[in-house]
Amino acid sequence: MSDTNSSDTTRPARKQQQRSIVTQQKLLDAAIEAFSENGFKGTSTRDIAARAGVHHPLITYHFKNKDQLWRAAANRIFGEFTRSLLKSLEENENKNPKERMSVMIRVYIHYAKSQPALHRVMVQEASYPSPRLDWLIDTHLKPLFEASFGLWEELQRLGVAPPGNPALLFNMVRLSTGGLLALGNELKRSSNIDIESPQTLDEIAAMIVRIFLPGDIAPGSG
Amino acid sequence: MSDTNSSDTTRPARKQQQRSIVTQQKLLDAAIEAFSENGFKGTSTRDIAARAGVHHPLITYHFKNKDQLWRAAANRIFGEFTRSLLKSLEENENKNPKERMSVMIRVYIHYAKSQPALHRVMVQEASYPSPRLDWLIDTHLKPLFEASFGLWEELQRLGVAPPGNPALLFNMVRLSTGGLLALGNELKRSSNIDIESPQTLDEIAAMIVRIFLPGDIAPGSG
DNA sequence: TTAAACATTTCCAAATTGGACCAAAACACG
DNA sequence: CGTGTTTTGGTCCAATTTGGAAATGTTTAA
Repeated sequence: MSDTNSSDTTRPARKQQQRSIVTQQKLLDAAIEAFSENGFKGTSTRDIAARAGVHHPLITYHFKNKDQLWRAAANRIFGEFTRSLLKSLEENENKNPKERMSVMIRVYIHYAKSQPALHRVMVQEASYPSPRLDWLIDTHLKPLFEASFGLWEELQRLGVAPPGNPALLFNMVRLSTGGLLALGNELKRSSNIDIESPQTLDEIAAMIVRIFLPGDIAPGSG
Repeated sequence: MSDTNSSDTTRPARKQQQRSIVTQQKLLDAAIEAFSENGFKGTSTRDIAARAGVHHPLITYHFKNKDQLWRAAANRIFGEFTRSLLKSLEENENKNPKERMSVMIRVYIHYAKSQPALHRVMVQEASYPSPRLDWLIDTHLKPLFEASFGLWEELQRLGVAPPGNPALLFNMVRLSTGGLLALGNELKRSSNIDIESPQTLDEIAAMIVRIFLPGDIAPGSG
């Protein structure tokens, strides 16, 4: 399902109206928020509609049902996320591997800050097997991960990243970063960490790089 | 609220029956599972009773209401967790700081493996402010965290742990470890990581230590 | 203008919610 | 043993929530 809900075989006689796009965006934003807070089962379509400030039958109209709405919402956050990562990779093709990964880490931190639902939804969905989890892994996670493993392996070969299973390494980075930004409410009170402050974000980025990419790169290896 | 539901001012005339204890344990186990999967709002007491194989009015009888049941369940997982950490600290008083922390990390991994709900519930509850989150932080998290910060600071002074905000450091370890073991369902399919295998757990422990405690300790510093 | 796209309103039947109630059963304790 | 308390089983309830259908308006593209 794409954002436009054009699942029919026949193309529409008229193009989609602007207000319809706005409604769908509002519903998607609300769905992301609600699903990340209460999980799939714990979220009602009426709650989503209320958060979006929209009448609940519009969900049926635009997304057919709760499951399709969930997928559209997942497409939105993971699509944006993947796009911003790929863009950062393109823009730094010429840099050396350590710099490329450092930029990716910074991009990840900023995306996770603006969209902590990314991490929350993963933890939610991974807590028990479901067709949604399988779909999420196949559609969004695997492609993204397989693109990253290579860079981590290269960084290990260069002695920049610590040795060990690169998949574990990658997931540790992913989980500590995503976790820090998903647990903002807790960290402020439990550890006096304020993820709202830009300095904190910089500090997190610097520490992740220092810890997970401790080695220096030989000149001319880019 | 303790497990025994003895919240009255007068002590009970008779001791609690064995079957009652069993029922409470079954309900607590089921509650932990259900709450960690679907969150507080997304879980019904009937679902918990069904998972426990128990008639749902027994929840009212033993725990008064859903909120008290949640707290009793949280007390159970966090109590066990804290006890196992403190025990490991006691048993290694004589060892040097790096070894003490390494043992704690291993204990954490094994607890998180046996009780992944610990991490899931935190992510769940931290997704929006609630009296439960405040209670959880004050009752269980803060004491535990404050006990750990000191050791991390010492490890940084000794040059064993990387520099930077020790609270951030500590939380990164906590989140990457807890996250890996809470996302078992996902990691198997997305990254070919099998957290069921004991070797994987050993590998995780070794990597966490290598990454977060890269320095060596001077002889005689214990 | 007019038909399609979109939104509002109302309605429904079914299921689920947390919890009250009381009689029966199991048990601790004298 | 018997006895009174604890625990459980079974039933009931009133309120709310659920996803969705249907009919009626309103806006907009062409």
